Amino acid sequence: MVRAPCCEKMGLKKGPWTPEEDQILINYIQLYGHGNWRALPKQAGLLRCGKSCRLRWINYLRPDIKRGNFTREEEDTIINLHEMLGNRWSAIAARLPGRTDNEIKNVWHTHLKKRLKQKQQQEPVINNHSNANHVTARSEICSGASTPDRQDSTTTSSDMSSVTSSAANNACVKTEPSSSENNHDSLVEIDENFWTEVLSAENSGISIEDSNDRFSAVGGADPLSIVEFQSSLDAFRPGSTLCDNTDFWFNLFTKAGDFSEMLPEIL
DNA sequence: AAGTCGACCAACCGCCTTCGA
DNA sequence: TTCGAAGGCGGTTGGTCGACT
Repeated sequence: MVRAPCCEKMGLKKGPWTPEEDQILINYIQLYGHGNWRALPKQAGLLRCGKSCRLRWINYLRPDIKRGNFTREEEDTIINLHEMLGNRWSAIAARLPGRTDNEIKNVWHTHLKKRLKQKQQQEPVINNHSNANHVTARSEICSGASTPDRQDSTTTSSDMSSVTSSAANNACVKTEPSSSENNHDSLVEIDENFWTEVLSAENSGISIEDSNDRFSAVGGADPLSIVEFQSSLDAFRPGSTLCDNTDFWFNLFTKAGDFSEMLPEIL
């Protein structure tokens, strides 16, 4: 069964938004919110489809949008997160306040991909022995992930959000300030709240289920796929407080079955 | 001055997931 | 359990603008 288009094309406007349309959308959302995007344009008096309104609001009109060029720190963060997450622009955007997935995607394709390529050409030896090694090891460990982009189509954005939210809702992944070009330090470190939460969850009887290859961790949190879970952990270098509680992680991974080989890598 | 090309970015498209009836 | 509606996401397109010839 072929799905109907998101909006009837008849009579609906496409293309760039005018300032008037923007103002109508802003006024409406400020007054009534955006509970139902589909119904919004009709109620607001806009000749646009709901999707278009949503996109315009999310990417341009939202009050907390940060406009302007990306800082070097933001670009480094994107590069690091992209190495970790692949083309999951919304997951990357979630870690860059005020930036949208669309904007990040654009900046990646226009600037960062080029920059990374140049860097790799300039430093092939260094890359082979530092970051590249790390990436390779990570890719090999992610046995289920065959392609760098969209590692598995079954993984959803909610999975990704659970990377940060399941073990600890306030876990904060951040990049260290890059102090050197050989970016040993550009790998992520984690907010210590993350481990505090994880450890307290363990002490209070964390529930780990490996059915369907998913962990259900810390009551009420979204399930987390093994690959995602591994990805999130693998981003954290040895030396963090993770190492203080190896038994917990060992149990977690051995229960899952497939990850014993990566324990030396993580621990 | 006119034409061409590439960079940039806003917006669209189609697919997937989630949710509720 | 099934199905359709809606939301969300990543890939792609197309218009605009500036640099260059």
